Amino acid sequence: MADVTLKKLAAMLNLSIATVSRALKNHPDISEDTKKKVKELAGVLEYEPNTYAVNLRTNHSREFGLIVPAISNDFYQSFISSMEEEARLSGYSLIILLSLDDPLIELQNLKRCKQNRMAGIFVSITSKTTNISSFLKIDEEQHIPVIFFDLVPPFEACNKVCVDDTAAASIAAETLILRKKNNILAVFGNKQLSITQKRLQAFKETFIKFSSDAVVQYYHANSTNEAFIWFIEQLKHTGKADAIFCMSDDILIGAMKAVQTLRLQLPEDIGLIAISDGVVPQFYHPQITYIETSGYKLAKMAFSRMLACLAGSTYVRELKIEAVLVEGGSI
Amino acid sequence: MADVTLKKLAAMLNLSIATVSRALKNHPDISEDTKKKVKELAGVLEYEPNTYAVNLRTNHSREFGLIVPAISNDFYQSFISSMEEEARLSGYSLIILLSLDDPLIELQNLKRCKQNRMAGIFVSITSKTTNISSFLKIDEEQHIPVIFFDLVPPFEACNKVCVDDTAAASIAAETLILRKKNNILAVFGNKQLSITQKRLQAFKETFIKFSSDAVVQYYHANSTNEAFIWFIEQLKHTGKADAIFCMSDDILIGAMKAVQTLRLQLPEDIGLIAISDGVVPQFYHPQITYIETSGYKLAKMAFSRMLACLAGSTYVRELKIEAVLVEGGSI
DNA sequence: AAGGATTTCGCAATCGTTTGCGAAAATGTT
DNA sequence: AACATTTTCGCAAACGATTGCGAAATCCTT
Repeated sequence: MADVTLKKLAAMLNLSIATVSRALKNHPDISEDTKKKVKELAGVLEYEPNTYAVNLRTNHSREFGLIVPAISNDFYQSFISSMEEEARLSGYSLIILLSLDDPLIELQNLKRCKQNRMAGIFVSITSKTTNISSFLKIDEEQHIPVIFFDLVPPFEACNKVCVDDTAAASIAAETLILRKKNNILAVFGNKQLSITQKRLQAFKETFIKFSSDAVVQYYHANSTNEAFIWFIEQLKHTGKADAIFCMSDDILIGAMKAVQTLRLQLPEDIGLIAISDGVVPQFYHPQITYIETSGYKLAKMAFSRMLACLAGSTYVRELKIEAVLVEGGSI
Repeated sequence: MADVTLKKLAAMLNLSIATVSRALKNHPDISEDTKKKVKELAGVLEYEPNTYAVNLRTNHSREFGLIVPAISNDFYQSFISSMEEEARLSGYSLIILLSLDDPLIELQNLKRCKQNRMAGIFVSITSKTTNISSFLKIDEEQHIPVIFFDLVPPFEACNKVCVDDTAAASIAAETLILRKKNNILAVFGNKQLSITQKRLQAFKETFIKFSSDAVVQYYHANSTNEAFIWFIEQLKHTGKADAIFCMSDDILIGAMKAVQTLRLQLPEDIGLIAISDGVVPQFYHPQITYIETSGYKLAKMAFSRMLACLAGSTYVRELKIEAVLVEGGSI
């Protein structure tokens, strides 16, 4: 069956294109009688409006752009899955664009979003993105809402949705203090990221606040392997560490590999607590105790914020989802 | 800056829209002189063609649809990352659509691909998809190439790109036989999937072929947790199993959790070999020995097959990527 | 029955681009 | 100088849908 257009339907029904168009969208001007006829024929012929024509005419699409550094971790996966579902249910599509943690590609992707007149853009910036003016420009000049999530720029006034990094790190620190851990290996991610800075600061402050006399060794690892190597080094010689804190899944995986390599048992030989989306902690026995940063919830929140923006909300907001402790048996 | 259109450029240059359009795409009819002028102004004003107008006119887009059951495993992740890169470099976008392993959603997504006049469609079908006629119909009637990958329909004549399941399972079995394993726990995935059937068959046949007298216990698990529970049950009481085979990452994770729970050591207490994309095996110590099924390579192959189809190749082909053994220390 | 009010529909312009075809201008040929 | 060729460009019709506005057609008043 060749493409069915309004024109063809109109010709077959001896109606004008305008009438057919209106009938299909229940315009009050059209009588119930002709509405029924039109819809019937449209149904039989499986008429589907040409998206391009609609978009050209209305000058906007039903697509959201989603720019992320990668999809290789469970947080993004749950975020994307959840977001995709929300979008689908609202009649939108999700265009996922990977920046591969490269600001240049990120910019290319942004340009593509602009070219395609996306209805809105969700973006988790790369670790090297320093200038977000192009994002803000699109928001203001093209009136395409831009919502930053997870990895958000630190200072600028813009719509942000992220996990409560401060609370998450504080909870982790409090838990460690409550469990009377005195010698802690705390590993954080890329120093450039504001997410890292926030977590590190909150973690440190919590220890100061409770004037804990615990010894904490801090380290920054940019990959699973970096974390693994450092943990091996720390755990091999000195047996004094009694707890590990991992800021992310990547680091957690490295930590656990080191633990296995040295044949340590959790929680007897050493305790472990992490910040995670919750998938990786289930890979191990005992299950890892972690503070949840739900991509699922974040997606819901980001999406509803997007809808609000599309509905006309102009002021910017910085939303946070709460952090909760999920007890495993690792500490 | 409001939207720049051909019309505006034409007005500013005292040229016709047609000339401006042609100048921008180096049409031989246009003199070098005016070409230069046009391009210069277009550059300054940051003219960008309206995608919708172009697509409406030409009746096709520069987008590929990618329909997958989920993105929650490393295979899809590497596949998608790789595919996204290929697409970007060729000036295409990738629209990722999740079917959540639901044939109904899968159909909705397919419809959306059709509506959006996608240039082509990549699809990895759900475990419950029995009827692929709508896919074939789109391929034939709308002339949108459909390429099945990874989870492909078993019999139909269509373009398929998948890993060499038979070879992968055979290699696994051969390795087990060479290592003189005599009591093997072999866990496979969803019985409905042709990928499962192929791997199971090849696995069994290899054991028969080498007339190994090993005892193999087969099981089908539909999730990590199902695998975990079964492994616990098998390994707890009887200590006789000397090797484990896992058909996929999901199962591997369940197996390793069971191994950890029972505090078994690899490879001393028990050997383990899996089929995997290669990410999960690195999570553990010792690293898991696995037969690689590279999403990366698969994406490259699927993409070039797509380009061939777009270039006019009509006959269907069934492509395979080879399976290679990657030695870890788990067996 | 005649006028006004209401329902029901079509005309035509518009979105921004592409492209076949023909016309004007420039150039070449004798 | 007259004609044939080539270069350079514009006209206008698409692509398929949306929508303001006006015109028939139907209905309701008194």
